[in-house]
Amino acid sequence: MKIGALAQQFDVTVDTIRFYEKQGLLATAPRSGAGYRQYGKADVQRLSFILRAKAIGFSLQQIRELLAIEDNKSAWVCADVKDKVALKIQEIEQQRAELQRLQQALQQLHNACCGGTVSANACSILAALAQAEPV
Amino acid sequence: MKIGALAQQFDVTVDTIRFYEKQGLLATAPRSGAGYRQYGKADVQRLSFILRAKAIGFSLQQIRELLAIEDNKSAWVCADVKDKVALKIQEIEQQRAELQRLQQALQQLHNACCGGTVSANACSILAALAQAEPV
DNA sequence: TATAAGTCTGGAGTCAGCTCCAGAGTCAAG
DNA sequence: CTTGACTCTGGAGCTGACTCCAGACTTATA
Repeated sequence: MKIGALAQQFDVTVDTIRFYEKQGLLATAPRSGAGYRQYGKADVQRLSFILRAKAIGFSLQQIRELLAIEDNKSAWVCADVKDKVALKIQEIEQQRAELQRLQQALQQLHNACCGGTVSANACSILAALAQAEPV
Repeated sequence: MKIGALAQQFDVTVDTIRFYEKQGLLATAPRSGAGYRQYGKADVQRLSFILRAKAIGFSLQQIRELLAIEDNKSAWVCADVKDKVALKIQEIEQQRAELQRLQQALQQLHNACCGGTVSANACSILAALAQAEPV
């Protein structure tokens, strides 16, 4: 299987695959006589792993760590993996809390504004932003 | 008021202020005899505007647009400003929804994993990630 | 007066995660 | 046999929002 076929199977570009190889996420693929990368079942599975992990929010660095476990499963225990997931959940919870904070602040501004066709000279939103005290 | 004082007042670096000037968010400051930037009340207010907007999630590009309104208020109406805020709220709601999706997926993995001190060989999380079908 | 702290410039570097490029070689279809 | 699609490499470029640098100058402090 050549790089293009693998890319197509997962709907990524060949550049992405080569990039993952450079990053050490995918193994250095063996080459055909002409120097083309050749992929097999294991590579399909590994790319799948990477993309699934990415799809649920893991960064490439975090995926690298998960792969390190995957590559040497017997040296790790379930709790190790579960902890990584828990940590990620925490990370995302924090991001959600931050976004909620932003949204609430925006909603306040939004509620306070008349939103009419009156000149923005007296717009409460602009007034709130222009307060000269440090945030 | 020199750049350092302004920076200190808002707890940003002088580099950030110069960066905002380069980006056209802050006006080109008038210079002292020695070539030092000199800031006044209006600059304090403008930097405040920028940082407040940033603190509630606006990007520099979006802030540029808000400042364009602020700089020519009478050419705009309240609805224009309110719309920009509404759009930003939408944007953030989308991000929140995406994060929720991620968190749910992670939580499922987390719940399914025994989390014990048993070897990761049979870890359900790793198994789920390694499924070889395209995501 | 000497030293430290602040300011100036233009431009390069940082992070993540790709994306694109030229120029050369390889392979499949008609 | 030719055309077009595919692959290779190393390296540059992209986004956003800074951050850092050298080397020169200015100002404040002791």
